[in-house]
Amino acid sequence: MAKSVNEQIEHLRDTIREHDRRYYVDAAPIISDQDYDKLLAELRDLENAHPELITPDSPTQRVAGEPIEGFKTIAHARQMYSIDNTYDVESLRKWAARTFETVDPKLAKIEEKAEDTDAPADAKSRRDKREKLLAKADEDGYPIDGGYFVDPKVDGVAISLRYERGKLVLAATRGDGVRGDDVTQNIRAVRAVPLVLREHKKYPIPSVLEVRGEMYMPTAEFERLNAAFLAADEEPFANPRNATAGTLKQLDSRIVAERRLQFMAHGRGELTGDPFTTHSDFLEALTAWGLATNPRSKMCDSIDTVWRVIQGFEAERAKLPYGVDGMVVRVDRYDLQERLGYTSRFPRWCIAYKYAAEQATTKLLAVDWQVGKTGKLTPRANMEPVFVAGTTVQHATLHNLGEVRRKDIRLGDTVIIEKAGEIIPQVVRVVLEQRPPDSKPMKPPARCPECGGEIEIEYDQRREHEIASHAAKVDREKARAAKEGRKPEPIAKPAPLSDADESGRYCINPECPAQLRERLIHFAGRGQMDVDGMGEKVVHQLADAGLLTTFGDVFSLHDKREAVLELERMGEKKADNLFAGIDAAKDRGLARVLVGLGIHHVGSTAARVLAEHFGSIDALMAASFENVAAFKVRGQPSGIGPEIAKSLHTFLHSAEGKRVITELKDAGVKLDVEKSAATGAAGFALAGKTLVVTGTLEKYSRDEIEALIREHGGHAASSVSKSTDYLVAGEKAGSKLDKAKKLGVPILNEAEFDKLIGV
DNA sequence: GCCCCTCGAGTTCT
DNA sequence: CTCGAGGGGC
Repeated sequence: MAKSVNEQIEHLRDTIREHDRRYYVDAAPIISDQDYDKLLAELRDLENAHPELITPDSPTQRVAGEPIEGFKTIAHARQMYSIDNTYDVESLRKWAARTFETVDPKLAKIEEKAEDTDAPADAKSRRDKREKLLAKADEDGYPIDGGYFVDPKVDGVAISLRYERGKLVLAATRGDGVRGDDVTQNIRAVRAVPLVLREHKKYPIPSVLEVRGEMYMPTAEFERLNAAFLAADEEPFANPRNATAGTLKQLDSRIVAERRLQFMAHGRGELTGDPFTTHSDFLEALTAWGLATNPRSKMCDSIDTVWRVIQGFEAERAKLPYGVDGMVVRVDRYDLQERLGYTSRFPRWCIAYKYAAEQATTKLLAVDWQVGKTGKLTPRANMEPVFVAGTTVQHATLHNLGEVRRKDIRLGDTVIIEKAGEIIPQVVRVVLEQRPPDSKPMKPPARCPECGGEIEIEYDQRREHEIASHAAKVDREKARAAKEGRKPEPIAKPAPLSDADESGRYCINPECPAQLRERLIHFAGRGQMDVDGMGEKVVHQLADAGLLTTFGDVFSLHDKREAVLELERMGEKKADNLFAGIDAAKDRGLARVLVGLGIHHVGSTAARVLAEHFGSIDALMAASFENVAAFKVRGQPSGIGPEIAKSLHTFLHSAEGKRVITELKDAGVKLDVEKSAATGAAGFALAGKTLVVTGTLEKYSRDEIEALIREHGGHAASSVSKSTDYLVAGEKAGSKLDKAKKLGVPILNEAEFDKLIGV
């Protein structure tokens, strides 16, 4: 008896899943919503009568459990890369040219020969051949084997879905690409995402399948939702993407279930067995398994075809039931993708063409010049508020006077603005027809608007160089002409420097209160001293009250407890939190102190390299300029060149620098390399060893494994050389693996690495 | 001297 | 997110 109920239930579940699939994947439902709801109600009744038969993957169990407290962050098994953008045909073609050069078999053959023989006679013919090939390719639109795969870039939120043995076990947002938020409970409530993959004869379901794709809200659903918000007198969402992101951040998955989010799969993460050879194969399998993919994707044999598809699609966009902000172009063949590899942020085998951003017109009311932590004066436009790409904008940076002059921006002008990458507002140009007749170019401040201090002006380096080298160029030409017995060719004298070449205007008063304030905000900020309870607002208050002028003051605030308590909205509790935050900030270690000091050109990377090499502030101060500029890290260039070295050296040996460091020392701030608590326990299994990591690892992110290497006393280098002791290779390892093999560097997989450090 | 890559710095709004 | 510039490879 129970068995037949069980069968009945299973049958109902399958039916419902099939209808979900038809609705969301095929976009072709075959029953009405009412009938669907009836089926669901029937299933629910049966399950209520037989609760022992309920399984977590039943369609009734999409919303289960209480609202959650917050989202855990989790590491992605494979990094979720973002996609590089272009906005015009030329850069799209450039990308195709680069791709072609890496991938074309004929070119590869020429290269191979080049490696085998060193005969210079051959070199020229090889170069000619190569050039001919490239010219031909350019004409043909860089055709590549397997072709380009093009599909619309849906404007939504990137999500990774992890299926184990066909069951959805984890859904995560992209986050920074390495770790994201666990939104499984919410995604389970989205009917467009199958809880169970559908079996398919041709494609056995892999034991682990990570699918990347886009969660999005169809335009109609967005409008319905906003209408409901407006009716309830609540704030509507600015755009469908915000609505999607907002929905995924709901702590109560019942709300998620009510909003009809959609999903479209377009990429892969971890995948057991790697059973596919092309992207289009993979997508076909996804569809077979019941996941939606974009039906409007196209295969193209050349970049010219790609461009035609892109242009053709622009008009189609408006007709689609969802937002599309561009087109994604991929190399279809996986082996070619592998050969192309990745930069630190993007796959090289993929690029997004973005359609022109939404623009808006508004009026420039005023420009104020803000003082940054480096003393740079930045003109900031104040405009009449205007709604663009989802938010109301009233400010935009004008960067520098050069920008203002080149675009000839004047007060009272009507300006066209858009958002770079849909985020940061920019003034594109002025509508000259609407310029008030009496307008004049604006005057830059002649003194610092905050302290009245003196100003120094910097100009575009290329232009400076052009002007400075003009005389030498003329001389060279004269000499050459004399030698060849001809009249020297006239070389045009470059125009002198003008406002339009100005790249920066700096307040050079070291005591400028605005600068001090900005530097203190930076010093206390995340990534530097990270002083809890000392945000921008509090720094302003403390500085205005005269309690804070130097970095050292931060650490003596304890002694001014009474005065601190005087501040507005500063109670005992908040003050105690602040003091605790200050104490905790003392042992962030040398690297973060260096970043916090705000020395020109010394950011997180340079600071870490310096801290690791020199070990302590004393060693750094004792080092000569040459020492700083030329040291190597395990035989590799340090990335610190003369400019950075000069900047650092100047700071450390200035009166101010010396004073700051003494203050920090006296305050008990840790000024040597931080040794995390783990180090002691971890031991030094890798002491003196240089390791290089390549490919994608399963267990660790790049940062994590590099931190581990350092924790165990090793050095994490970025490229393979003779001095490399081990290469840790993950999936999709590229040229570094080849090089390591060539040089006979021992290659470790992840498990072997774990063993080495004794995990 | 010309690329390519990475880093630093400045930036808006919710 | 994007620009500009430093660093380094060829």
